[in-house]
Amino acid sequence: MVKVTLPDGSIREYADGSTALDVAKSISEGLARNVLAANVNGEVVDATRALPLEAQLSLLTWNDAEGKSTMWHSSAHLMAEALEFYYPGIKLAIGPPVANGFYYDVDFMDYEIREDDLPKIEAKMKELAKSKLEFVRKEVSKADALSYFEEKNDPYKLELINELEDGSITFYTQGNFTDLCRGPHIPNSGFIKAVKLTSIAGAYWRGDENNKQLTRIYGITFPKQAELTEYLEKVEEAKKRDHRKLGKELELFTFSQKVGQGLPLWLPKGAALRERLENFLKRAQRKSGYDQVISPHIGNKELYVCSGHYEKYGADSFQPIKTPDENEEFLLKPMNCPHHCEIYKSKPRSYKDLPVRFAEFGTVYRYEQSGELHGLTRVRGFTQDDAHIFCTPDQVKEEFIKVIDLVLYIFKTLKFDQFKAQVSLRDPENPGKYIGSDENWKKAEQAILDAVEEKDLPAVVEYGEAAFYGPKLDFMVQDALGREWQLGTIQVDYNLPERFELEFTGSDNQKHRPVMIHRAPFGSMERFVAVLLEHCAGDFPLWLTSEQIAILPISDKYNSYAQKVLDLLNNSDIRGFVDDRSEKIGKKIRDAELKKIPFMLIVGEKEAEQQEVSVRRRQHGDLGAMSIEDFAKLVNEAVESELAMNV
RNA sequence: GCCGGUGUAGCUCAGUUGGCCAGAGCAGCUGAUUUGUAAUCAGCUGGUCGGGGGUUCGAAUCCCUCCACCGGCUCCA
Repeated sequence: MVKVTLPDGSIREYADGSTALDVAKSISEGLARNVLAANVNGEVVDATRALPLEAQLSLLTWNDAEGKSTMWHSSAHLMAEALEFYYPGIKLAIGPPVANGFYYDVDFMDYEIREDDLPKIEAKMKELAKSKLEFVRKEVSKADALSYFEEKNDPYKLELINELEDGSITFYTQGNFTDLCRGPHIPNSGFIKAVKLTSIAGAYWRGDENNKQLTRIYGITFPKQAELTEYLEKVEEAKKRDHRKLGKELELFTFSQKVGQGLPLWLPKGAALRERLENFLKRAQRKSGYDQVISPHIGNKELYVCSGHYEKYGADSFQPIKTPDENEEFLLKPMNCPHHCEIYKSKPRSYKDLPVRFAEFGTVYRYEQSGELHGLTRVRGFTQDDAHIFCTPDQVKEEFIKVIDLVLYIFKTLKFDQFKAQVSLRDPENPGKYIGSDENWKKAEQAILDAVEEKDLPAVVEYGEAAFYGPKLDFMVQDALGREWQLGTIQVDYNLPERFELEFTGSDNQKHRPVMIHRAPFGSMERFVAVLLEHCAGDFPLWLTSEQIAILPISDKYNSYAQKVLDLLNNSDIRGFVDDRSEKIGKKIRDAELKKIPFMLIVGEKEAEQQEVSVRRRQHGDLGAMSIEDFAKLVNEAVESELAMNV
C-alpha cells in the first residue's frame, strides 16, 4: 500500500503503483482535471509517476508556481516539436521555463527564421496541444542517450549528456518529439489552451560569447485563452509605465545622438526632480553623520593603477586623455572611492575620529557595451549617491544597520514595498580568491547577517557572489516589465584600504588599517529615477513632483488674481504655474491631468471675490472651495507627513 | 560587441507592384472666442523620409554601408 500524507495533514492509502493523478481523482474529478504536476517528498515530479510507499504529497495546479513552470517547460517541448516539423534537422540546445513563460535555444543551421514565422509555429503548437499528446518519461543509459543524439547529430545535447552521470538520465517523448530532460512534465499537452510566442532573439550557447550564437524563441502559454488576453493587456499596461516613454511625456530627460549614446540630458523638470531627491538624501545623511565632499570628474591614471581598477577594467573602458605637453594620462572617473581614500589620507586619523563618512553625488563614466544601454537604467555617464565609511572592523555591523535604516527610510518614503535584499558571501569552496584576513571576513559576514536579521529584511543569501574585496548587501526591485534592477548596495572592502595604505592610530598608539564600506542607497540617480518613474507611473509624491499645482483661471479676466494666488503659495514653498492661455476650463483641466499635476486650483469670479480657490485633486475631482491659507496648510501638511522620518 | 527588428514634422502615426508638389491628428504660431471641472473654432508654420553611397529616366519605397533606438545574449568596479 502507498501511504499518502496530504498538505492538510490527512493520511490516505492507495494501491501500489498509484500516481498523484490517482490521488487527485479520488478527491475530485475537477481537481484531477487541473493537476499539472506533484510535489512528492519535496521534489516536483510528474503527476503520472508511481508514488513511493510513503509520500508527502501536494498536488500542483496552475495556481502553484511549480505548476506554471511545469506547464511552461512542457510548452517548450511542444514548441520544439512544432519547430522540428517546420525545420527538420535543426539542433536544439536548451528549453527551460522562465519567470514569464519559456524559451528554447535553437541552432537553425541554414534556415532563416523571422518574427513573421512565429504565428505559424504557434498554430502548429495549438494543433499539437489539442491532440493531448502524453509526455512519456523514460530512463535511458548514458550510452543509449548518446547514441540517440549522435544519430540526430545534435552537438548541444551530446555535450549536456556527456556531463551527466550514467543512471540519472531521462528522456521525455510527446508525439514525434523526444528530448533529453529531467522533467517533470504535465500529464498531456491538452492543458495548453493558449499560446503566444513573444519574441525572437540571439543567445550564446551556455551564455558564453565565445560560443556559437543560437536563436532563442520566447513564448508563454496558458490554460485559458482569457488568461492570455489578460496577460497581453498587462504587458500593454506596463509599456505605458515605461520610464523612457514617461520621461519624454513629462519632459524629464532626453538623449541626443549628437551628445552621444548612453549620455542622458536632464531637462529642467527632471533636473528639479533630481535635485529634490538629492536634497532629500542629503538631509537624511546629515542626520546620520555624513560629511559631503567633492571630487573632480577626471583623475590621474596612477590613481586607478593604485586602486587596481585600471588593471581590471582599463582595457575595456574609455581610454585615457592626455595633457598636451607632458603626455600625462588622466581617466574619466569610473569610481569615486579612490578619491575618497585620498581625502581620508589628507590628515592623520585617530580611532576617536572613526567612523568617518564621506558622501558625494559623484558623476562617473563607464564604457558600457552599446547593446546594453537602456533608457536611464543603463547609461555611460551617471551620478552615484555614493559614500564611503571608514571604520574599525568592530564597527561594521552598526554601520550596516545605519545604512539599512537609511535605505528603508527611502523605500518607505517612496512607497517601494516590493523589494528584496541579497546578501553576497564568500564561496566556501574557494576561499583563496578573496583578499583580506579570514578573521575579518568572518566578522564582516556575520555582521551583515546579524544586521539583516535585526532589521528583518526579506533577504536571500548567495554564497560565492561576494566581490573579491568583500561581502555585500544589495537591494533589488523590479521595473514595470518585471525586469529586475539593483538599486541600493552596501559593500565591505578590505582591498582599497590596503592598496591606499589607509591607517588610523588606535588606543594602543599603534597604526591600524580601517575597513571601508561603500554604500549607495539609490544606486545611481539615473536608475533610481527610472525605477521610481515606473513604480509610480509618473505620479510622483507631492513632495517630489516638480509642479504641485496648476492654477487655472476661468477666463483671462482672472489671470491677475491667479498670479497673486501663485505668489502667495510660492511664499509657502508650494510650486506651480498659472495656465493663462485663453482656453476653456475643461481644456486646462485636461492638460493638467495629463501632466500629472496633483492639485488644480480653479479661480473665477467667485473665488476672486471670496479670496479663495476651488481645489481639484488629480484623479479625484472637485474638493470644493477653500481659503488660500487653508490650501497651503493642506499641501504643506501632506508633504510633511510624506517625509516623516519615523523608521 | 553579437543576433533579430525598427528609423517619415517636436509627439503619435499613414504612405509597399519604385512615378505627379510626402500626408493626418496632436503640439507650436496668428486671429477670433472670455469660457465653471478631461479637448472652442479658423488660418498658418514645420520634414534634404536617420547619415552616406549605389541601382534606375525616376527612390521614403530596391541594394550596400555607417549611426541611433527597440527586444534579447554577454558584461556591469
